Amino acid sequence: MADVAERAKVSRALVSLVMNNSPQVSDEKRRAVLRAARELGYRPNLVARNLAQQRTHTIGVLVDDFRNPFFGDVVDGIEAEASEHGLRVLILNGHRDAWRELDAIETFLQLRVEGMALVGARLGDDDLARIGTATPCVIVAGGTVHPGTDTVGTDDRRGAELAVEHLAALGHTRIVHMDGGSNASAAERRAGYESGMRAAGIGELIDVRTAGDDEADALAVIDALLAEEDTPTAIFAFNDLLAAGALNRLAGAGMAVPGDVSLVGFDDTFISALRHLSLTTVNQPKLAMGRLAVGTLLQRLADGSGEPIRHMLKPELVVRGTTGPPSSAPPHPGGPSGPQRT
Amino acid sequence: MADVAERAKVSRALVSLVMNNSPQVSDEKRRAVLRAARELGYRPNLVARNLAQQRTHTIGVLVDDFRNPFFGDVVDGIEAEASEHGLRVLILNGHRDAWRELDAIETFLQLRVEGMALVGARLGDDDLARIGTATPCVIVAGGTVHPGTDTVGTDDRRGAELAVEHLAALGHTRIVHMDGGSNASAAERRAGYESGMRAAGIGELIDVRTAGDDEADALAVIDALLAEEDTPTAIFAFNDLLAAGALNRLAGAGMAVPGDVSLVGFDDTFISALRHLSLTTVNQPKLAMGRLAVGTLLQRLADGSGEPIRHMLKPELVVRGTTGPPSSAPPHPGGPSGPQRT
DNA sequence: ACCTTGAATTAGAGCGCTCCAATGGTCTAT
DNA sequence: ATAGACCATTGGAGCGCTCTAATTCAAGGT
Repeated sequence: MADVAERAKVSRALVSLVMNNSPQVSDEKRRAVLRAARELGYRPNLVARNLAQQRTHTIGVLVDDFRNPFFGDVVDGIEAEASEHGLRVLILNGHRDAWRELDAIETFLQLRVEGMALVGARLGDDDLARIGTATPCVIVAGGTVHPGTDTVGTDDRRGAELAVEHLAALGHTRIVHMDGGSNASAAERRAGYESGMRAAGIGELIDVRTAGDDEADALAVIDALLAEEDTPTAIFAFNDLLAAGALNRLAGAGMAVPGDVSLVGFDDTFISALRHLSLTTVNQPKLAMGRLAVGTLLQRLADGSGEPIRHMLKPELVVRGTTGPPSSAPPHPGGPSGPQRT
Repeated sequence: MADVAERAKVSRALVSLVMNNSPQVSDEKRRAVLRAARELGYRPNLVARNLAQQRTHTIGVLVDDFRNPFFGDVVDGIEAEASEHGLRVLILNGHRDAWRELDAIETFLQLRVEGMALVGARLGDDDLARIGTATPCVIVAGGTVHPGTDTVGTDDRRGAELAVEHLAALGHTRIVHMDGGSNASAAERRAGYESGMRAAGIGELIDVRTAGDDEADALAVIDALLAEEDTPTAIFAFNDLLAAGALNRLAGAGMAVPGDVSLVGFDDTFISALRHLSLTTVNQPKLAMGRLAVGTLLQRLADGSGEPIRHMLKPELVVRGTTGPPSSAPPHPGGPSGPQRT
């Protein structure tokens, strides 16, 4: 920078002004500086600028799992909104592991990001509270509401209820839930499953199996389920990936879907739309969640304190080809016989 | 940091030594410093450290498209290798657009990353050459070999040949290639398709349709193909996503796969393994490519100059359920009649 | 001629850390 | 004792930028 200043015969400060295209600079000097910069191949050092400015214009995004397309969509939304507000986005991978997530967050903090979006993070409330005091922080798709923290999410409980309602309306009663294990949203969706079952008058048939959130997590659960004598007629999986894994295994075992078993996923990732899967699922407004996350961060940055901000978006059932009436009981033409919702 | 030093009754320099856990520090002082740091909630400022050290210990990873699971796997490999070598990984999204990629690279450069891995980047050789002089840079899955630049990739041409050989061996002759458009690997795979066709003695049937690399890109091409009178009996798609899109559309049009049309993808992403897709495809060693990318960067960092490093990995055909003999011509039991390879 | 105003420019003090060279100790060998 | 070696510790310059306050200069007002 000093070199540029010298070559353009101005002060270092003026170079700085030009580089930040301040309106206070005369056209003549501006051109001189820009030319000198070009000739010298000068490129401003963001590290130094960040230090001097005490600002990084950067937000950190912690993604629970790169391989899950759900997160890709959310991140797209985050990036779009962030870039519209002149913020850089730093992405780190949590690898579905609380310990590694904590590590990533520590990195963000040391890097002095101005805010963090934790997408699907699986952290305890105590950790979150501690982090929140250091830097604005929004939990995205984080399941339960965390005390004192801003959150953006889908109404997971309602989403799960939608899934169960749909299955019950088709005439299913023996509906198993493959649950999300340690995933952040697992508890809410499980609760929704349970309340949905009870609302449908089949609360005594509640049956939750611990699975996970990846394709592979489904395999053992399906195997176990098929080995039992009272095989369920419907499965509500924690997410699309898990449902896809279930589909894999069911097909491998010669079970027809939805002929023998109906299957519902969650997230409405592009996977579920592949016609050969054609997975009935519950949509989350992924892009909107991403944008809203940045919006929330911005608001918190501007405001400072104030009540926790909570955005709870509406899930939507997307009926595709993996759900149908159970084989043993033909569909009720006039709709379900029992009560459908609370 | 000054506060910590004061509280621990040592100099700022000593705090620095402790924070970098230098062995030169007595246990007594070390403990004192650590305690003071804890009590004050001190967290080293990486921005300042990076500036002072003139090093960032960071490599930039430019990903062409977050939604394509292929890249997720490569990034996993990069992260694994990088963290083993104490490097931080910064990820930016190219959004399948050369202009945005250039922008991301500029950001990396200003952030003073120590190296860059461009995964699937669609940049011209001139751009690459210019960037390469600024910072070590490796092209991953970048298709053709770029002069003077380190590259890690799969032998795309051979991969495409494998696909064509497989189809030809099944008895197909009317094999269409849905090409990758502006994607970096498109040209090589197209070339492999063409040489494969010629080697199979059906060079005159070469038929390339411009498509792209995303699911949606397949739709129009399939529609056009189905509208023609001489519908192909086999399609070799640029990648799995495209193949999945094609599968969607074919099924929608009532075409059986592989009954009416055989379909081959590329990349062997997890999508292709979903049993309901069960896509025949060409595997790229994605994780290995990621690790090798970092290895290459490290080597370049250590060495400085020297010949361009090129890693060309072997593709592998993965036969699944979307390929079979053409309906019009039963399979040749003894294998293909014509020549199969050069 | 003098003061005011305002715009364009600059000097220089940081930002929070690292690292070199220098300091003061202690320990060993003579 | 004394020099030398060796260790833990420290002062302070410097990393490349920003930003405040100060300075310069020209134009306009009285």
